Amino acid sequence: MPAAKKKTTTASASPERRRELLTIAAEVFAAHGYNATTVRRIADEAGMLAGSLYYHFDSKESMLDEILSSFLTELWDGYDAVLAAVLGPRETIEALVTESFREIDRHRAAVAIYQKESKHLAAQPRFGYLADSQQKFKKAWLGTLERGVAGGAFRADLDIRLTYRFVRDTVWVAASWYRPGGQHSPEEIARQYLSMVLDGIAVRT
Amino acid sequence: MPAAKKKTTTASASPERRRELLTIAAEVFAAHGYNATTVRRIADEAGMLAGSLYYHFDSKESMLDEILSSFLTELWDGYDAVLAAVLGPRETIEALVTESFREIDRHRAAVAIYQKESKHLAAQPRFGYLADSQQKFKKAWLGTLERGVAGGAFRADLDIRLTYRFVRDTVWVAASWYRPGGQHSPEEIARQYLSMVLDGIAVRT
Amino acid sequence: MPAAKKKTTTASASPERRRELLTIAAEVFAAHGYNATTVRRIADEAGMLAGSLYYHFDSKESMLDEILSSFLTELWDGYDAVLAAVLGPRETIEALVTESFREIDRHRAAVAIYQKESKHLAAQPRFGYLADSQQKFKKAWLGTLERGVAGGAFRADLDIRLTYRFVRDTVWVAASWYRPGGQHSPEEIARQYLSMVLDGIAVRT
Amino acid sequence: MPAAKKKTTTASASPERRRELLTIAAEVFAAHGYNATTVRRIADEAGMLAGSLYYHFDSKESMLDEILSSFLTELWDGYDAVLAAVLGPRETIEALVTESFREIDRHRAAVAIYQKESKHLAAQPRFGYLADSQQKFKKAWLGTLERGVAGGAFRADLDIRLTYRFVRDTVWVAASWYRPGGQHSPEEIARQYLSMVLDGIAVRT
DNA sequence: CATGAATGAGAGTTCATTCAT
DNA sequence: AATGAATGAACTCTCATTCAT
Repeated sequence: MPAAKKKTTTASASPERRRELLTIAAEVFAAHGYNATTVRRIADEAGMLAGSLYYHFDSKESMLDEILSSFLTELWDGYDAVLAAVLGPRETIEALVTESFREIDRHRAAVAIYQKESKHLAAQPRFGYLADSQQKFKKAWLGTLERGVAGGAFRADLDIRLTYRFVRDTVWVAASWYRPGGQHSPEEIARQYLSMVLDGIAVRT
Repeated sequence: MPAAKKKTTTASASPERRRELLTIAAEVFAAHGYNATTVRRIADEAGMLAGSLYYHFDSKESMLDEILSSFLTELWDGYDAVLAAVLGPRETIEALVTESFREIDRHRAAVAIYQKESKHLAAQPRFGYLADSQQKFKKAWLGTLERGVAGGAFRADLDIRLTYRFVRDTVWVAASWYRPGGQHSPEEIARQYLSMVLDGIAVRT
Repeated sequence: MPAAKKKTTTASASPERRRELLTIAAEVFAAHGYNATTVRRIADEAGMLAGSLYYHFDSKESMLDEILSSFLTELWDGYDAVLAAVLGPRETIEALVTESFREIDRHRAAVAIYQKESKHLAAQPRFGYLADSQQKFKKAWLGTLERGVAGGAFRADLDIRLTYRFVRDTVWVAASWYRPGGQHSPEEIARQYLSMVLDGIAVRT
Repeated sequence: MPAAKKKTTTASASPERRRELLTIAAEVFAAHGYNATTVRRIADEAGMLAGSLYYHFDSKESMLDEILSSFLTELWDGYDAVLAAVLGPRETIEALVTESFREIDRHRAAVAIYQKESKHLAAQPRFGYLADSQQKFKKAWLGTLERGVAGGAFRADLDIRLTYRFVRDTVWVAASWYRPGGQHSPEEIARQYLSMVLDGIAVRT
């Protein structure tokens, strides 16, 4: 008997099928929005009946939960590695942005869902970890930006909170148009994005 | 005059009350998402019963329609004025961005709704004008960026389509956190945003 | 203070306007059915707003009531005159049928409504007079048919109740296709109908 | 076989249950009228909740549709057989009438619904087949009557269109009072009806 | 007399969820 | 593992009716 007191009802069976179903669900959630997605639609896409999903999952919400939490877990694995390396501020930003685009590449659907739904989900206790993550995220970025300003790497005349918001949003919004397997690799997109954010789009005079 | 007057599609009634109700509806749509918003909730917020809304509007969807279309109408009034002035590429970008933040200031809720819902709404015939607008929008921005690159105002080493997407998204995503009456005026936010996008956040070496 | 304890609220004003409105209402009821007819529709047709009808009438139901009861009153004026004349059975049938088609000519809409709705209305206490009328109607017709059979005017080999039903229904169903001012006068239709019912459509051999 | 199977428009499920539910629905529609019948009422009668009906049917309207169309299909099976036999005019009329009463016996509720609702339903595209059927019906009857007049079987002094209407209506109106399992078999009713229509109710002089 | 705005009950419908098989 | 059938709550919308103006 493991430590977790989760219902073992749904925990059974091949984790592979779960993965498949979650991938399908994530895709549909991303395409149509969580609320607008019916459980029937997911089941259709998976070639089963709506009720059958409940053999695998407790509820529609728990699918969403699993999609988002496993995405965030992976994301923070990457971020924590970057932050633990204690690079210079510019290099940290570069590494975080690159990591982010890699994550978008891997979890496009989850990121798109996160983008659209996290705001109102964060209020629910079940999704408290979304707020926690955002907090941690903010701390990491703001800290790095501050270090950069203090060290003379970043401009001091910009409002640091505005800068944070702009940088944060542009990175993640990319999930709404990014298509894996397209022309640009995530690293290439990161490079271009960083070039723009760090050095601007105007020609230097 | 016994001639029958056709239904004006509930367009009658005092336009002031309509405005009030639409403002309330937009706020609720923006806060919770269109789908997750019940007509009852809007009515509650307006101090009336759900059914009473149907004296003023045909449907929940027509409220959304009116919110989005009147926002876009105003937006394009501003944009068209800027584009008609035929400024230099950098000045055009500056004017468009400033205009956009002003619009966010005036129609925060509508912009937030647009941000979240336009993608899947654009598929419906009724909301075809969303796709049209996006098309026009893209043309204006891409054209200006191309002019800027050709004229030496903007860097030629950046992928112009990626640049367009980044610029476009960051501007509008601001609607998700912007609060009118806050510390920064829309013009101030535009200034900072432009400074960042045009000249970068890194200190020039 | 008169004997009736009716609300005098709606009893006011020009009876002519009431007539007009009732004529309109009857037409719409007949065309679309009582249940499917909205009070708004009637008001539209009358060039006023739905609420305004309630100055003239207590309720939608009371319009229906007035339409049906005033039709039945007129109908029985005619029938009672015929029955009081104590004609022979064949002549009585002829007179009743002719009277009926005249009534259809005068009150087409009311008859059509009666045809469609009387069956389930008769169960409601308010419309008890519909059942009463039907009873009286049945008695008059069955009595005449019996007299005719006894006296040798009508065939004895037919089931008298079936005959009654057929005769009754065919007369009134005419209201569903009859258009006043058409090719045939009510008297002409009555003549043809009687010829058919009394003598059959087959050529005598 | 991973190929997606399109919605069969709820046409799945055991056809038996569908039949049962449609029989119940038809009964309630016939008794109270389509509009006045609530989906909840049908569900009650079927011992289930209103929402559960939607597992079997798309909508209230589609129940009506199925009731009427399957009735008409059967009806025309019978009629077409009669017409294909190319009998004499009198015999054709006799066969059509008999067939009609048999159909009333089998589908009393459907016929009653048809009688009450077909007129305004026929205007809707979905129920266009009602108008088609009526057209075919009219052609068959009028043609037979004309043949009969030409061949000397039917009286030439009657207006053939009026005759058609009378005959048509009386047959079908029977559905409003007919109770299966009563004193008279459909064939007996047909016989009496034909005797009346063909030879009249008056004694021959 | 009529309007404009609202009420409130109830309608048809949707959908996450359950559960015996 | 999955199906088929049902539940029950909630939703959007309709409509007869009311009433202050």
